[in-house]
Amino acid sequence: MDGMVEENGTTNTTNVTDVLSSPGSSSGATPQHQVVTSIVQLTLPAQAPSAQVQSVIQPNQQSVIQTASNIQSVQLPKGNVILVSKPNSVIHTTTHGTLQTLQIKPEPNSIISAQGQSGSDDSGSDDESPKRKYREMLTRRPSYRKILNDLGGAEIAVIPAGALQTEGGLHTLAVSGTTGGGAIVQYATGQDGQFYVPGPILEDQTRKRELRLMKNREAARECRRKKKEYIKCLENRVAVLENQNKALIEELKSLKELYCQQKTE
DNA sequence: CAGTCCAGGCGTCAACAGTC
DNA sequence: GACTGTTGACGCCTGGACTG
Repeated sequence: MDGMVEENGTTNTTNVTDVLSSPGSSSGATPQHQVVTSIVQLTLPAQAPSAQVQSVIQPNQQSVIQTASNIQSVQLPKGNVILVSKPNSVIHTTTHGTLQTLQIKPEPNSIISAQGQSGSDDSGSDDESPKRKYREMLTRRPSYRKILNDLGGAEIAVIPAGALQTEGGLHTLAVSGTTGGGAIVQYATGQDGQFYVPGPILEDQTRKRELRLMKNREAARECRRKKKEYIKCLENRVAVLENQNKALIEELKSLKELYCQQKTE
């Protein structure tokens, strides 16, 4: 998860709840054809009355996030994440199209839990497609996310000491135990407790994602080209072997005839 | 001619393997 | 353990063939 979060100042004893979206939500869509939405909730830590906010994130598209109490909406750049705002605000984050729910609580022994969430996604029903199920059964072991979903959610991990570091006003939280990958969450807090994601970081993440997509696009093209080449190669080989087989059958046939002929003489 | 079907191609995601 | 490349799977689009 390459998300970012906001928080209002409390640091080292922060609890985070990380909820993942269903995997089907983003699979296979080209940005211009399908909109994938994510819902993110954040409970702010501290004494401040915890506030929850929901936002809708559309990967690869400009997204708008609004606080629960309606007030602000923030335009998000393509690709990543997030948001900010007042005590009643919130957050965001998405990993390559999947969504995350982050929850921060002020208890001492930090706990991160993760669980699947699919209700927010209008394309999530794809997961129920018999075709997809059949294929997964045939060719793939279940993903860790699916396993988590099947278990009803939750994976608990303790944030190790030092996972949250602050430098120059920028907080970096290493979050693990979610999809097997983990994530680095970076955010900053302004005066009056508002959170924000520094522009350069956002730009950097967006740039990295686009670079990765571009490389993968080209890799996919090359992969298909090689696959076609390989298949053509196999087809040629089949043709050659069929000819050889035919020739050998003919040879055998004529030898048999010759043998019978000599035998009768 | 409009509607349907099908094959082929593309972009993306996710899993996995290899490398450093 | 993080990164990167490869590739299976999926959904979508497009163009051509077929049909009523």
